[in-house]
Amino acid sequence: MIKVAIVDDHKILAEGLQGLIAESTVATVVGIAHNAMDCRHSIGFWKPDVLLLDVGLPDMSGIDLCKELTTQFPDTKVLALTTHNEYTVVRQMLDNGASGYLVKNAMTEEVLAGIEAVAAGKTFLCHEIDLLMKKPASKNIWLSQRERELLRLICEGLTNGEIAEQIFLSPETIKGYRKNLLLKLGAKNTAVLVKMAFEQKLI
Amino acid sequence: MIKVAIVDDHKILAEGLQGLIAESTVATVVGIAHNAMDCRHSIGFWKPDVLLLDVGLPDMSGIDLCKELTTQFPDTKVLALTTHNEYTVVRQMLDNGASGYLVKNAMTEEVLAGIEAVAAGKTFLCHEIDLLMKKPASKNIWLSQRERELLRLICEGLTNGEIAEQIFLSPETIKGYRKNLLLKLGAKNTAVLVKMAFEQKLI
DNA sequence: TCAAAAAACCCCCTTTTGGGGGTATTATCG
DNA sequence: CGATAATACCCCCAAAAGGGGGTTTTTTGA
Repeated sequence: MIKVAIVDDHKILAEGLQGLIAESTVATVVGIAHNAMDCRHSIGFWKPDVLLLDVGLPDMSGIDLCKELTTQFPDTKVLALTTHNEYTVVRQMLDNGASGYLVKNAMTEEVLAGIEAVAAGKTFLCHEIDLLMKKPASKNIWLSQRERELLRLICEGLTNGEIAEQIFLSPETIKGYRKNLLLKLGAKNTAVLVKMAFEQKLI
Repeated sequence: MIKVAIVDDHKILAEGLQGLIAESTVATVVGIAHNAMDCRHSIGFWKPDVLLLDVGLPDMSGIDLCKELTTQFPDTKVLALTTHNEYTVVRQMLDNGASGYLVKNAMTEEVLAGIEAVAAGKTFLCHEIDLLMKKPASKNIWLSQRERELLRLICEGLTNGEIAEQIFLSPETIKGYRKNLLLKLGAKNTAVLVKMAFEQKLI
């Protein structure tokens, strides 16, 4: 029997999942947490084989929590369960050690299939995400660390001069990054840049 | 027994809700739809007293669907059930005829309380939303139709000149609206304007 | 180990935005 | 009936962004 723990602040969903898994014969729910802190405190007792992890937790980013947990508890496989179907989010979760990725509007069957797959050491992507990750790289935007940082500061409304001051670079350098971001994302101007940052969760 | 229908594309959540309601003695689930079209086709047969309606449907905005349904089926009370806790979304739902509003991370007890309340003709807001709506008006931003339209076009990356062409107004007028939006939202520049539009779901 | 990507820097010039000041007309609501 | 909000319009000038062209060094992956 696969031991599963659930971390999701949507209590109704967590209860629904628990029922779903309890009815199946492949897995059993050993714990539920509604935020990152509770999860951190309890995971040592639960010792789950699979952790169903939401990305949008109230107290911290599921992306960062995933990295922390897969490092500290390498025996627990993380299966992301989120509403986000953006390339950047999926890639960051997988880079941070997640073994699988489910979107919340996936079929209920996919949840159990995912649990079994990651428990067996495989990686599992639900259908929608599988298609997303297979798209030609040209369509899926990936920014470097620095570019992401610049984009974050641009979204905050800082001018080139202000950004330069804050991160100790020349305003000309910032201008260069800005131009490159416009080019890379195919954005016409700052407004579109910010729009894309939000729509594609680039920041 | 209150007849409840559920419209939500998160199938796991819908199943969880169904179980929750079925276990209670106050209500019974008469139908489930995963998108707006299915809901439209079935609601006439279901004739539910209460419709649990998600705002983020795949095929159309729950805000628009709410208006349509409350006009066509005034006997069915709409209880919004969403992840959004933004003033603009809540206000638009209530303006469009919703009788209540629940956020998805609300306690499961609130779901049943909400169903009973709206079925009895009362309005029901979950705790978090109740607090939000009671905040001083100064903190909750509300834009006029025109301002919302302008903001939408600004987010698309159109310049004042382009917007003027598109909606047949003088570029100077557009400039005036833009300045007013910056003032009204307390935004420093276009980047912040776009950020706020997304964060507060103003568009 | 070698090519690519990332990171940092620079100049010129045009377009767009932002900040300041306004005005007038038409709803709409108490 | 009168205040308030929404809509639409105008000028001046400074600041910032955008478009074009570049260079160098370091890091990293195949």
